[in-house]
Amino acid sequence: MDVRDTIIDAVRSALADLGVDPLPDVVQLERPANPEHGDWSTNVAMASAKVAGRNPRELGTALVERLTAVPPPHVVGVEVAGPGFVNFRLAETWLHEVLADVVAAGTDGWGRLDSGAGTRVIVEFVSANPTGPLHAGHGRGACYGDSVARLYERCGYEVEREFYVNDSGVQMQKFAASLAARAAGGEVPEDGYHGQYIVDWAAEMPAGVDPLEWGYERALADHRSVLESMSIHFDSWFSERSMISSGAMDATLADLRAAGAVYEEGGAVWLRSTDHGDDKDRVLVKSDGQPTYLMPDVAYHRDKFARADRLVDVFGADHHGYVVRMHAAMSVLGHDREDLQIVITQLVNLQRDGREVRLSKRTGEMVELAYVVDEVGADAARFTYLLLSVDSAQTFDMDLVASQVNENPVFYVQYAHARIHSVVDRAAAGGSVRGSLAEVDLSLLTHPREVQVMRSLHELPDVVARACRERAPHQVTTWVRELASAFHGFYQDCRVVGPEVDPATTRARLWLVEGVRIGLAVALDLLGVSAPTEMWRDDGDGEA
RNA sequence: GCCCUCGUAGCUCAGUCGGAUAGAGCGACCGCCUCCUAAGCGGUAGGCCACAGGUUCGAUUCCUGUCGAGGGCGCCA
Repeated sequence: MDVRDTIIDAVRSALADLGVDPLPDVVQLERPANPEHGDWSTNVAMASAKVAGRNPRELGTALVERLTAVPPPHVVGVEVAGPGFVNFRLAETWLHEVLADVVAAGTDGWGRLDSGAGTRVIVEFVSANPTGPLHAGHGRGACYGDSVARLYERCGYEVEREFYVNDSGVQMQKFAASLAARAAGGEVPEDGYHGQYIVDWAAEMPAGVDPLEWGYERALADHRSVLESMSIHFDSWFSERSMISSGAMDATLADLRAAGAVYEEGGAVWLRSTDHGDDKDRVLVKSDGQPTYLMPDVAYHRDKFARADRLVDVFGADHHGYVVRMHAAMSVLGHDREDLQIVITQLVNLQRDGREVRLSKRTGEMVELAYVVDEVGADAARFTYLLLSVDSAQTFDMDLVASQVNENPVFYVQYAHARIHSVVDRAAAGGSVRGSLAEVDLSLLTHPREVQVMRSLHELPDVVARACRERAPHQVTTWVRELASAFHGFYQDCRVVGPEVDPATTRARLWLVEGVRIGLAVALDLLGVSAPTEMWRDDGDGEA
């Protein structure tokens, strides 16, 4: 049982003893920013003051008396402070227990949760049109979606990664026409695609093939290959065409009609989305009998709900208008709003050679994702894409990510992992092994640097839980940078192996190092970034 | 005009269901390798949390409004 739970239980029963009724639903226990405020702190005296009919300080004082009389395990001090906070100071023994838990759980178990309990979730992301290569902007959604999927898996969900292939629209026709025009040596139509890749692909295209089908395969091959190079693997590529042939759209329309959410006007079929917060109703089938883009998308989401309990859609900022109408449609079909999570990732502004590059397939200038990965490496690309909250626009500076290693946090974190392997190897070479956990004396770990490392390790399960709940993998990025920082500090001040280090201390520190290795490995895996066992700086002088 | 996101240190950004003295990296300045990888560590300087109200014991956080930045608003996809 985690210390936090034992403290919360103790607070609860103390409140009950003091006649507080009803007891608060939750007893908040948080880590104070200021070390003087102890290891843990609760605001329960302030929160329950009204119910208890006494002032917060007084209630806090009463709690302190109770808790001091019978302190929970590891607790060595309880004080009331400020407006009524109750602060707990713990002996370092609790962190030694945490470390033992970490290494016992290992990379497979530490920070693994079962909150998902087998709930099936489909994470849909990227879903770029098969009309050209993925560009740098797609990279963000790709890394984000995959990392969210990894978080869900870590939390016990049954996850499917899905790419929706928009393979039956007008855009495909334009793409094919552009390819055909180029292949025939002519100019691309005004409303076609003008990127350099059209020229390149047209040159590749064999004579006599259907440009639409050939271009389609060519684009998909590009998508697959660059995604694979970033360790992003989709479980399914869902074709829009397949829905047309399966009759899914007719069935969906029938369901919407049965729910009374559809009407006809001006020869078109409308969805009454205004009943669900939209500012205007939306056309599902045009007056010429053709479906709008919304129609297959609704049918697609209906199909996904037949296969999963919960959906996550990851879209770029330019699709945010889509959110309300899709929620409206799913609501008509009887799904809870909570079960469809639509995440909008803000734009990526790519910077190269000190200037901004617009990311638009139609205007022609674009930077392919494959180029970015080639230039900066898959690890640096992924880590950089996952550095920020997707709610913030991101400026991705290619030159910075590729060359200025000092400023690049991915190396800082990976270097910590490499250093660990170096230490362990060095220890083994000198005959030092950490031995069995049962025989090691972890209570030797009392240096402030060691304590900081253990505190950081303790946070991982909370970080995973929150990052998953909020679909915010950047919180993992933030945490792993902190763990790396704690480790580098420890490494600086606490020598692990050497003649001047007591063997028992070496053993304890080797276990601490193992704990850090586990933390780094788990977090980097959630981010899809590799954990190298060695890294050597390239000074450019040929010497390693 | 309406909708979405953002506004925190010189720059790039974190900031837990609302908590106590708001953090990190980079940049600037000053230090630390005879020693497990210096892609490292320590220190100094740097803040009206855009602005104005509201909610309350308490607001960077929640609500309203204003200003500013980016994106989106079609029987296009």
